[in-house]
Amino acid sequence: MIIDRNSPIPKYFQLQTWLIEQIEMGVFNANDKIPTEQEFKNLTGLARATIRQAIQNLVSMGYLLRKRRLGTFVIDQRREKQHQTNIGLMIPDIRMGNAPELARGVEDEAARTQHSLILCSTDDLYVKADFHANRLINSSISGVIFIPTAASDDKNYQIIEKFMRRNILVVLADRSLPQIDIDYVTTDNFEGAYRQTEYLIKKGHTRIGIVISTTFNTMRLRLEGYKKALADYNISVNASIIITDSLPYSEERYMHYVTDLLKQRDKMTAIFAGHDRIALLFYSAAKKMGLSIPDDISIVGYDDLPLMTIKLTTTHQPFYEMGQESMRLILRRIRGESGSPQQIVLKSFFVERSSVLQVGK
Amino acid sequence: MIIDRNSPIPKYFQLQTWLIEQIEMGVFNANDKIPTEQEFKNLTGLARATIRQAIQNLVSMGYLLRKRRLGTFVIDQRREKQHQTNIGLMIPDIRMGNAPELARGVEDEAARTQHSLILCSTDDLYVKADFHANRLINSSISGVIFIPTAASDDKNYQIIEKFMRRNILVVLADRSLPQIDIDYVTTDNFEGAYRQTEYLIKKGHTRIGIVISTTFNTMRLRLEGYKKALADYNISVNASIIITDSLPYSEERYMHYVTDLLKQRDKMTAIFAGHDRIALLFYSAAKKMGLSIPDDISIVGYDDLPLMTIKLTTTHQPFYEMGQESMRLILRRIRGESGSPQQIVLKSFFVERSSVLQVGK
DNA sequence: AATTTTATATTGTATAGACAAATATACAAT
DNA sequence: ATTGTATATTTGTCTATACAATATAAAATT
Repeated sequence: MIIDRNSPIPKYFQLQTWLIEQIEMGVFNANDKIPTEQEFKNLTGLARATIRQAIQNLVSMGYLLRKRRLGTFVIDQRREKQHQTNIGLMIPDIRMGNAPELARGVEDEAARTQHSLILCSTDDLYVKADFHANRLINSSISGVIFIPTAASDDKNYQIIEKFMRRNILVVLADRSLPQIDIDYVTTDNFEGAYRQTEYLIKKGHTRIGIVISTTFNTMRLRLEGYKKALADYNISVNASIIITDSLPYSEERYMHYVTDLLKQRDKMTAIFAGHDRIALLFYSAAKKMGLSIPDDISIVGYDDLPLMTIKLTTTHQPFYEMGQESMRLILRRIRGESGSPQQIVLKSFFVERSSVLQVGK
Repeated sequence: MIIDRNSPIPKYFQLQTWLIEQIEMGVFNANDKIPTEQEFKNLTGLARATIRQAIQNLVSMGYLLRKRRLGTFVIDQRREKQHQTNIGLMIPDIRMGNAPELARGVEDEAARTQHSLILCSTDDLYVKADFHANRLINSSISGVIFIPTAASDDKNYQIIEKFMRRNILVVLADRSLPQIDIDYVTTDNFEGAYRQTEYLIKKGHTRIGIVISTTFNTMRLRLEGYKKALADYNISVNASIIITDSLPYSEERYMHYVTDLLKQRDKMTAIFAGHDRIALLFYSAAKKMGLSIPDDISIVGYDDLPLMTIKLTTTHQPFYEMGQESMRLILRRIRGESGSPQQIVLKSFFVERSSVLQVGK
């Protein structure tokens, strides 16, 4: 029985709740015709006005659509969801590195499909990410592109779950997380680093230092690529010229590493800088120490920041495309494409400029 | 009489329309109590259920609030608007120059007050700005921070009017427009350029070239500042070393200007580059021509892009603060602060590095 | 002075019934 | 083949009535 006549809960409300349940449980599906008022009258014994009250409420709540003479129909909620046109982008800092490239990729792809991009900078902090997540949830977004913060994996999972519990689609960009099966888009950091190290080896370098952070798996993969290339060419790894750091990047700290490494430059002929900003520190430090790049030491970077005046050999990561692909992935999910989580790995490409010297031969 | 009993328009609908009119005309103001159902019954002669139907509709439309025993009240629409928490930012390109700084300033200020920032890149084109404007209007924003495009003033007015017609607040940032009295935030481009030119003069330079675009009034003001400084120090202006261009910036075209000017370097000892990107072109071109900065020629830029390795003397514009101030201005307007349009001019500051040589003496 | 009760105004819930409007369908007329 | 007409069905509009729930204010009680 639908209606409990002894309950203190209003009858129209009982009927209304029952109807929502049926719709959400899929008993009444999208576009199904629900019983007519007369049928409900026979079914529940309520007055027609009471039944109308319940149905009217659901109409103004967006569950139902009434058509004269034809009946009352369930509205396709999924289709309605498509009309939510906001997408969140949670990025460490829009001012940092290639963040603007990525944001623009997302934005262009979003605009093409009439979606708006809400920008949130997390500063790589869990608290800020959580704060923004709550705000985004309130402004009813249909999906979010999330670049995990520098906080623990657990904290990042918490953020992701918060969205998922509310049926907000999540795509990770750039950085992925272990032990979570979710859509993500990244670049081939391992391959890129391998290719770049191989290039140094082919240029005659065998003693190659590296300075890299291990905060994110993207960075760890670069380190792995570097090690694998050395191993494949039977070059033994010298732990004293591998400098890693698990803390978030800071210019001062890395300036120390860079200077230290340059002081031991008899140990090596080339250096793999974990990213272009570290490479730039090498340029600054080298200048101070009266060294020339590439004559005294060869440097490669990673990221391909737009540096204009410095001819740094590096690997270009397609951040604009990463933004595009992330957005496209979300759009496919919004359109209802199901299937197991997708991992999209974009090709980066090596950019040879003039920061590496041919040695030997 | 409120209700026309002979009209084919439903009576509940007549009452409903009448009520909306009264509210919008201010007969019933925010928080006013409207007549009770009983009073309406006496007033209109309709059945209570009919009156209820009209009122109920207005409740679900967000006009009215009912309180048991107390009556029915008009909802404060302005207050409701405050709960619209989206702000648009229409910027030429998030990847360009200091756009990320500005965006972050807006974002931080927005987040503090629980507002979300919707990012729109216009590429300085009217069509894209119009496209985004339409989208923003649909996603019901309460305000927009607009950086006028490179299109004609008229076209920019059209965009602004589109927002204003819909009671969406508009604040211009960085660039202002002539003949329109509207809130805007900018920096002291005239003063900044004057200060910088004065610095060159005090360093002993009298023959000072300039390469600058005249697309935006910010740039024109810099040109004015430069001219005023020369005039104040009784230095006659040499038109052949003033290169202006009214088209949007393009690297190739400006590379030509830069190279041309360097070829005539016997005519001058210093150059004012309209912005840092132009200054960088001077570095590139000088390198190619075997010239050294500042030994062969002194350069000053404008903007203070984060260049890391190049020690360019320039003027720093507080873009982050510009974003903050723009957002604060919108917030004050949202909160209902009226009064004539405000023009906020932020102080920029001169940054002396080492791209200028002392000459003479 | 503080607390409890009571009265009362107002919206909330519910029923019963009547007629109107719209529209899909079938059928008839042209 | 098109147009018009009738019919049944379903939602839409409207009236009349009754009692419930609730919050305020006034009154009564402690």
